[in-house]
Amino acid sequence: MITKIKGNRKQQIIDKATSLFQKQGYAATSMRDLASYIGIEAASLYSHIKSKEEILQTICFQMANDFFNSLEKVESENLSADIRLKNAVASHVKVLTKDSAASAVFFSEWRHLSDKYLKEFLDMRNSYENKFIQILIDGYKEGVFKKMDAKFTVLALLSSINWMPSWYKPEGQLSPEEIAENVTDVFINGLKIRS
Amino acid sequence: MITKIKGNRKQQIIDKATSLFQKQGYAATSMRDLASYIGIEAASLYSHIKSKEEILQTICFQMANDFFNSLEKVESENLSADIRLKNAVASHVKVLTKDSAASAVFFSEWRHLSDKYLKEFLDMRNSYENKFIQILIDGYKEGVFKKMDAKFTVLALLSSINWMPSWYKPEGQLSPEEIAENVTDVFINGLKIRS
DNA sequence: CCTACCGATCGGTAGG
DNA sequence: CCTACCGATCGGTAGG
Repeated sequence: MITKIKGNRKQQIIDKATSLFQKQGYAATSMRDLASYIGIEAASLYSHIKSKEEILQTICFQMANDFFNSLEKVESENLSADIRLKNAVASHVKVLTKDSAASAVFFSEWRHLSDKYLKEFLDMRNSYENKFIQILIDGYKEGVFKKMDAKFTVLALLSSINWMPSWYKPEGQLSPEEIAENVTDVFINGLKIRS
Repeated sequence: MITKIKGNRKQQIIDKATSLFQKQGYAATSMRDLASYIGIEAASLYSHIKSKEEILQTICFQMANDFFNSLEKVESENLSADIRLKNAVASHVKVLTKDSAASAVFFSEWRHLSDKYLKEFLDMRNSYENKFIQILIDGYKEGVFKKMDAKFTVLALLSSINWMPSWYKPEGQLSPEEIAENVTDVFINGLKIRS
């Protein structure tokens, strides 16, 4: 039996790079670092990838697409705003926890993308945030959410979730579903006991 | 009149470094970069600082101390938990917005500290988070907050605030006080209309 | 604060 | 996938 190792090498490079970029940051990770972890020479990496930045691009846009697609599915269901917010948070957390190392890189290393990709990336992020903002505005119109600064609230909401990759461990006590539930509960209901 | 430029040079180096570390990251900022922005040669920097890392240490521990002292003042006032939470958030936002570039460096570049300082830094951060956790636990005991995962909630709360330096501009519409009020309101009262 | 310079390391290429 | 190597750049020091 011939094992398909060849096609996996590129993915192996990307996976190891993801882990190193998360731990040390993109700029502080050298191609020699990466190569030695994989067990080949640095020069050999370039048979599989074009450049160091290409690896970062792959990680960032893969994650961006996952987030986007996941959110679009939620939107297509056309439910009431509070349920949609709940589902959107759940979908966000699910994508995030599926590969928390890639998520961490996605959230903190994107600024090392070169101009063209940086612009594309920021456009996608902006558009993603706007979808959340729309849910909050809809909720206000539907009379289920208070009047608020929707953009501010969305940034606070996403930030509180996005920090997770820095402490989330799959073997921890909280499942992705519980995390989503906790976050949604705090943001929708607040901490105060309702009287 | 003789202007005291000599004593200001070190601060000027730290300020410029703060700005560059925020924009490009610590690892991607070279001492030559920094020197040329200041208008001297790279070698001349070392008349004022011992090493590149010393600059990072100065920024990180300066901010850590500011956060710490500010929170201790809030705690010494011995108020009820919900008011203390409100004040703690306000104090945190105030420190954060006073120098948002330094805050951004503090939050995302600390991992480049060498072992000894890294440990010290993480100990301080842990102890800071624990003070917030204690406020939530007190709030539960006092019957003003719901039963919740206090650690999780604090991490979500601090994360949502700490992301701010990436978008906060002093000339923006929201004052530090309004930001603190918005954050506290969401976390304490939630988005849902109380019925 | 500068000139001159150090050894180490960087991302990447040529050619096999 | 390797050897051999490129030019560029890194943090930092010596000596003035």
